[in-house]
Amino acid sequence: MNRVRFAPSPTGFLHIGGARTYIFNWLFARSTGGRMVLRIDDTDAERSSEESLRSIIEGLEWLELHWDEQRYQSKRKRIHLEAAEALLAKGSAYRDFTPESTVENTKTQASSRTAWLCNPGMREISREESDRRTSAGDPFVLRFRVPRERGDGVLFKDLIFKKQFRKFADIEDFALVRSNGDPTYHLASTVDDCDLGITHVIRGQDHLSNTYKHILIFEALGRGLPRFGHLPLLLGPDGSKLSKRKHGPVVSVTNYRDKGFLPCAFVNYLSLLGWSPKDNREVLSVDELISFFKTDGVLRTNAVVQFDESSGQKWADPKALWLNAQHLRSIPVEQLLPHVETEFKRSGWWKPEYEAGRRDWLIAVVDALRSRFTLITDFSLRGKAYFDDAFNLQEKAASNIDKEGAREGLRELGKRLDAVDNFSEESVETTLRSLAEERGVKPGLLINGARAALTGQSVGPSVFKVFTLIGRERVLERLTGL
RNA sequence: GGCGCUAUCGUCUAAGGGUUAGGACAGGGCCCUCUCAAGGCUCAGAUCGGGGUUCGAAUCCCCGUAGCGCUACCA
Repeated sequence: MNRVRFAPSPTGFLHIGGARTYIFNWLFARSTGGRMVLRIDDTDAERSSEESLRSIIEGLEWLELHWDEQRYQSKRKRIHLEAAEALLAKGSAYRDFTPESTVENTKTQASSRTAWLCNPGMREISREESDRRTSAGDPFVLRFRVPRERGDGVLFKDLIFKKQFRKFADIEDFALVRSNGDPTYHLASTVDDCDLGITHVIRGQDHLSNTYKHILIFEALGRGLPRFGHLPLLLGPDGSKLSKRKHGPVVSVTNYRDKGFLPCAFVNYLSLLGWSPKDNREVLSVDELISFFKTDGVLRTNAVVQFDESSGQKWADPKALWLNAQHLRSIPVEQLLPHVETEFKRSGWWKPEYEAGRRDWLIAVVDALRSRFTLITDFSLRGKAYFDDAFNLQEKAASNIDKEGAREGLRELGKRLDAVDNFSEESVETTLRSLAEERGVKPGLLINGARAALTGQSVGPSVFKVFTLIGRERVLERLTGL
């Protein structure tokens, strides 16, 4: 059975690049009957925080794509260090006693003519001397001994980037254990992938060149290799890798939740970055994504997430917004309702009777409104008149009531509707149209005026629908009170 | 600097030797209409540059260029 993992490090909020990696892993797992492991890569104690961890879990939970197992890398330190011991014993790793202060020099060296491969003299230290210096308390970093004497290199076939090869001569002796005794990412990640039985490592392309190192560790450990698949990166509108610091809250997953995105729409949007079902379909449910997803359909080119922070209208990619609107109007209302409920509880509009007695009414209102909304928050922002008598009359709407003959006509309409036995879309329309004819005005005058009087807005659903949604009693109040 | 990866409309993408280079978002216009959306129709808009290979190249090869990644005792 396939086992995949998503391994965020809790050193920041979950950003959309991470979410996309999670989604692709999840889609792969679900489409192949595999399992999804969430592994928290918290080996960097100084930079990891509880708050980041919470935010990541929160973001992932919101996606509604659930994982099957959860692990913490920090709890597995012993296993990592045992592996390090084994590598040292085998001669696949060696202790490097170069003082940490020279790290800066190493970095500047890296930008000079030749690439840095190892610190001078350290590979050659005998095991006896190495042990002696260790017992004497000399600090060291444990490095992998890249078998450069073998001459060839590491070859693997990436699920997405296909054949990849790198000469040993181009791989530096990377660190496995820091001088403070903590395993590095390379060691911990690889050992965990072995130990947790991960069969497919699907991650960002920024790890493509790390993969050679990981394969070296797998082989030195005598373990079988998982398959690797590297995803193209997500870039900001300026072409640089997406980052919170540079691009702001638009990269944070919880931001999309808070602004009113539907998880299924967000997942749909992200899945279309670097992948497509190749048949021109764009609006896809999670089930459809599962059935169409294949790693060999994934592109190798980075995708730009389009947004303009300076414009309030374009805080997110317009296509993401469009997809959300599409999902908003096409998913079953029952599926939409919980999100509206969450939104109303947040805005304080939720009433207990929506649970049962007024549930059908709520469904009818939501259904009538949703085709002209983009985000779930629009229900609070633009739907007030349906749920509360204290709504504002917009300027444009007010002008529709102030039009010549409108106010009187609407009051009269109120009186006539009071006398109507059967209050329905049809009866209201008949009454309104005949009244307009009698008074010699265009029906539009009363129609637009009624919308304004009933909803406070100049835009909205079909006005006759609005009459029945608002209900006879409140309609009469709002018309006669003009 | 070294080592890689990538390159189709503004953006997301389709076309993996033969198409008027297709679709979607965004933009323009028209239709529908009680408003606003939705929907329908429509316009504009791309193969990074240069060389090969081939009867034929967006597609294969090479060279440039650009972008990105890695080059940490970060992940």
